[in-house]
Amino acid sequence: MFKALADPTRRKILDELAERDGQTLFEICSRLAMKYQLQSSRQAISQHLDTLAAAGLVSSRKDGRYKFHYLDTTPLQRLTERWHKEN
Amino acid sequence: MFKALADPTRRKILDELAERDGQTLFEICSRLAMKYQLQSSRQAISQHLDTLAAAGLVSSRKDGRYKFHYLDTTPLQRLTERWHKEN
DNA sequence: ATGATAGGCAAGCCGCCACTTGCCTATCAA
DNA sequence: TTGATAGGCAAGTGGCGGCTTGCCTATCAT
Repeated sequence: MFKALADPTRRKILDELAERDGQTLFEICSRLAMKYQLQSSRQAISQHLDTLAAAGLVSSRKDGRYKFHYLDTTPLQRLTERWHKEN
Repeated sequence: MFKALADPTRRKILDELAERDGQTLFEICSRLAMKYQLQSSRQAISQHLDTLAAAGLVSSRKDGRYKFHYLDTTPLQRLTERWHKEN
């Protein structure tokens, strides 16, 4: 999961899903292009979504020809607890 | 900072400093070798510490020929707040 | 003074990762 | 049914990151 968070484009995808959950691949692509002027290809974003899904940060639901992506922040909870100082 | 957390060896270094703060480079090397059987060279750990310092996760204090390294978890606080769901 | 200890600097190698490219399948509207 | 839309699969490429290698400086003990 740490490696999933290491890429700035993937973090922007999480930002986008945090702002508006349940977007499709094309929605994410166009909104990233709008906001951040990054012209990442559809395949690039798709692969990023695969990585985020493998990390458990994004889940998806398929409906017809659309596939909606949802943010899941529960893996981030454990992240904070790891290096807490005991003092 | 995310890239600093992406490497498993660097995360083990943070684990080590969380358990015993203020270690020198050689202490970290030997203890990592002990616990995790990873025979990373001194230079490798040194470069990892540089990365962690650049991310603001580790600070250091020099005293004589020793250089002590300290964990700083404050950058991790902001990490959690980023993708909280507002519902 | 000399060796041992603790660490730094810089160049080179290599594998992985992000991205592209090309083509394919599936669903929906006309 | 045909074209457009939404997405998937897989191979190839280039650059960056982790690590090594070699050599150097600084501090301390004897």
